[in-house]
Amino acid sequence: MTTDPASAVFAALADPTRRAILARLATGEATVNELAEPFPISVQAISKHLTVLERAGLIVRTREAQWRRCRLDPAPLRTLAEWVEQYRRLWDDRYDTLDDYLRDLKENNRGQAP
Amino acid sequence: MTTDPASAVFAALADPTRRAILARLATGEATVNELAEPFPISVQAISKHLTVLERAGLIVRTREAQWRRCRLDPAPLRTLAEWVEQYRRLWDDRYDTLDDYLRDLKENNRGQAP
DNA sequence: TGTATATTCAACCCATCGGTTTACAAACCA
DNA sequence: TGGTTTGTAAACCGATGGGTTGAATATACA
Repeated sequence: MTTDPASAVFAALADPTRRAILARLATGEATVNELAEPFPISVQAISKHLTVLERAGLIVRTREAQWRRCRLDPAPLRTLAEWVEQYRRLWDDRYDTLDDYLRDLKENNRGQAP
Repeated sequence: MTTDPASAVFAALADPTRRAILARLATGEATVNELAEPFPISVQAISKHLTVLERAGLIVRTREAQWRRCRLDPAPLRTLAEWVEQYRRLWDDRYDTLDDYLRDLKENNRGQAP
């Protein structure tokens, strides 16, 4: 249950419904019902998704009368971006020499067959 | 089973063992036993993890005598970085207002399917 | 007061996940 | 040939995940 933060963030993002919720929240805050409206699943299921996102730190829920207003917290996305940056050189500076490039081209057989 | 590519990548990264395997592969290719050595779980479990990574497109396994050599394929990480970039404005200070953000998003037309 | 609205809690169902153990396949080695 | 090494396949198990329905809670409103 005490999963590390990185795993929690990745797991939260591994569901298309939750990613859609985040995309919606990127355009501004919303209540649970507003978030649930476009989806063909129950409001309870959306509420569960929001709990997952909240535990991953990706959203913040604030109480306001009988509504819970949700807003995106981009901090975990920033650290995620930094994590991915670790691997940047593997696709950026991947080819140190022309030989590397040619060898890779040959191995992967990317050239069009004549 | 027919999960979308983004979900497969995020789900693959949601496990610390698999992220450790990727980190190891970032330093160079390795066989299954070499990858399994540091972990306190069975080689079979590692083999399963590799299957998950392979299905997500994060690694490539090539046959070589009785060994399976694994190497990292950074392509999904690049698209993941692009996905995260969508949200950069939310933590960047270069956007003064939400309007700025939305206008930029629209102009660059980065909207990916969730 | 009572009722409608918004949201969560709780119990349940079934599929998937991460791990195990056992068995199997393929390639090398003697 | 037989044995060893390397890796996967298969069957199983307990835990988790995403969904449901039904009940509970909290706030606004008449």
